[in-house]
Amino acid sequence: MSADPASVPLLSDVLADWLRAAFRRALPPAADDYASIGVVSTTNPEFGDYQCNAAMALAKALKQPPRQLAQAVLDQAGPHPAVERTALAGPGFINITVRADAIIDLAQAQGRDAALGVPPVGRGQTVVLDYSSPNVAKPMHIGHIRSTIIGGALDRLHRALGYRVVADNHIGDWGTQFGILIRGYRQFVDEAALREQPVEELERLYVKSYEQSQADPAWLDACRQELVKLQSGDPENLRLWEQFVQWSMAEFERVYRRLGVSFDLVRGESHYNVKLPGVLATLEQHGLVKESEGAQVVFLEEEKLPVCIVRKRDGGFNYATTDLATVASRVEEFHPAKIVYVTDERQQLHFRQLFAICRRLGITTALDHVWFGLMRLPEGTFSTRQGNVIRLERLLDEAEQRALAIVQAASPTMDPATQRDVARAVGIGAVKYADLSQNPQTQITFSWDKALALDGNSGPYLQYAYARIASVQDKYAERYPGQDPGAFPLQLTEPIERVLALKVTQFPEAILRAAELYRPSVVADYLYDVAQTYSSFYQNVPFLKAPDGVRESRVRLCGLVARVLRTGLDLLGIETPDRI
RNA sequence: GCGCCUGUAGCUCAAUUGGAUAGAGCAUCAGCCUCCGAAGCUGAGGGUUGUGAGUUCGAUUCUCGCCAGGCGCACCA
Repeated sequence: MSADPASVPLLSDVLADWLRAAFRRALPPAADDYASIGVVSTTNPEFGDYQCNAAMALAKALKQPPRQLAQAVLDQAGPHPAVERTALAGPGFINITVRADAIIDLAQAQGRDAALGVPPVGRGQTVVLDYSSPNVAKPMHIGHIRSTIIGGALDRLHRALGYRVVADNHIGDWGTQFGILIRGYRQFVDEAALREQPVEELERLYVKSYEQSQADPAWLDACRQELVKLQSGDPENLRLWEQFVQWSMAEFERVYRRLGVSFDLVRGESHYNVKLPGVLATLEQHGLVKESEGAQVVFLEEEKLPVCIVRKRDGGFNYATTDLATVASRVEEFHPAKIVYVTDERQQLHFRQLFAICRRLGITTALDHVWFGLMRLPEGTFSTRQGNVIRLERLLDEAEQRALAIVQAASPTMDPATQRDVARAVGIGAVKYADLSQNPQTQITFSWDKALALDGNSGPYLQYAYARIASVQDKYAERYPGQDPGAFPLQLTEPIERVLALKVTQFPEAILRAAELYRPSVVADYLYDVAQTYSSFYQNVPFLKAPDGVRESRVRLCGLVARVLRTGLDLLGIETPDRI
């Protein structure tokens, strides 16, 4: 077993290096040294396996005919051990067909590598990943799932690439809502309901108190009083607050366990309270703070951004200040290469302001905001006050229930405990995949049927493909006891085997690209493509019944596909049971 | 009013960041289980990529205008 993943090169890198060298020989020196020259998979199999489009782009800059330029590059390229043939096509495409034994060598090397060829590009670097971050005293509803699921996937992807990830759940446990909540608690609490479902009761209290505060100025004032008491350390209000946080955390933990998400840190906003005056002082030292309409603000005219309030007129701090304190604290404690926030689209402006201020403070850590579109219902956005929220736990229950019905129908002989276990993995997998398989930056209109899809491009489709392979491997072991297909060479006799093996070797590229773009959907798309190709292979090419040697090669290829599916789905946080 | 985002098959989404004939799933229709798992496979129909211009060898992708929708824009987070 090779322990060094660097021993498995990426085919696209190898080919790009080869052509880049040829470009350098064929063309005058360029400022960027042709660093951007790369190859991509062809759009159509008739063009070969990879294509390079750089000649046409460069032709424009160099004022040469693109075909002539591409030809010059090909003349300079010479033969390459991995390349079967090249072709010049169209206005200047360079098409590359890879040698089958190069694919075989790569796939076999990948199979020997524990990381399946995924390079540890993040080794030695730390990433702080801020995701999920729900608010205390509100049940998690389906609007919260995206940050949690997408963030969780980005977390795993970065770890797979060798980054040290600090997953930080920045709980919303502080702020003006607690005045409203405490006042509501004192007046309206239903102790029985609180014992039964504490978070739902807290939400009810908040909504009721909020409504009253809108109608009744005296009530609003009373809420403010409670907040002031809390912030000044009143023991009774602090005790209540701590209790609210505890109840909420218990509910969050329950959901996280079901979703298979865990954090390295759970630090609420309250954690940074003591640092807020220091943040303001630092801003003042940098001459960034001005007074405006009674508040302390930072003007961001150079960045063409609206003014950012860092201290309210009443002397209280707000979220911008808290987030600044959080950045400073994370930089100091973890020395991260980057800090990444996963939130919904509504916070874009806030983070642009935050990052601008950080830059003015001389913070050089890369700061990225990964935003995703809001989850909506067909009739509009969610609103606690409209009472149209769908609780996350209900979604997960429903998912498992629907999956169970199908498992029971499809596998009646499976024992009930296993059926439930499989239904859990399939149901949760379906929900996660429905979210992860699409570009985060589109808004999702929630529908039960879509979130819980069990066929077509869905989580269960991938799980099914995996389970079929597991079954094939079992059958093989039964019929050929003690024989290891991995000891036989891969051979790519059918065209679809070649396609499948090539796709398998592209697994690392999908992981790299997904992490770089912060888009788990790249992995989902890739895996679906692999599973589709596999299913076609499975249906149309016999393998247990194939001749000696060919059979072993095919079972071995099945094994590689299985590892790609299992590893890839694991990175998306989706389980792969052997039987579904 | 200003800013950010979105508009692709009846529906839900892709399209390797400017590449070749725009691809999948769902739905519809037609086939495939005495054969390795039919949650599957094979095939068919379905498109003026919101719209009008521009940039160039080449535009779903870039620029500008317009139309439609979403979100945000001073003391909530």
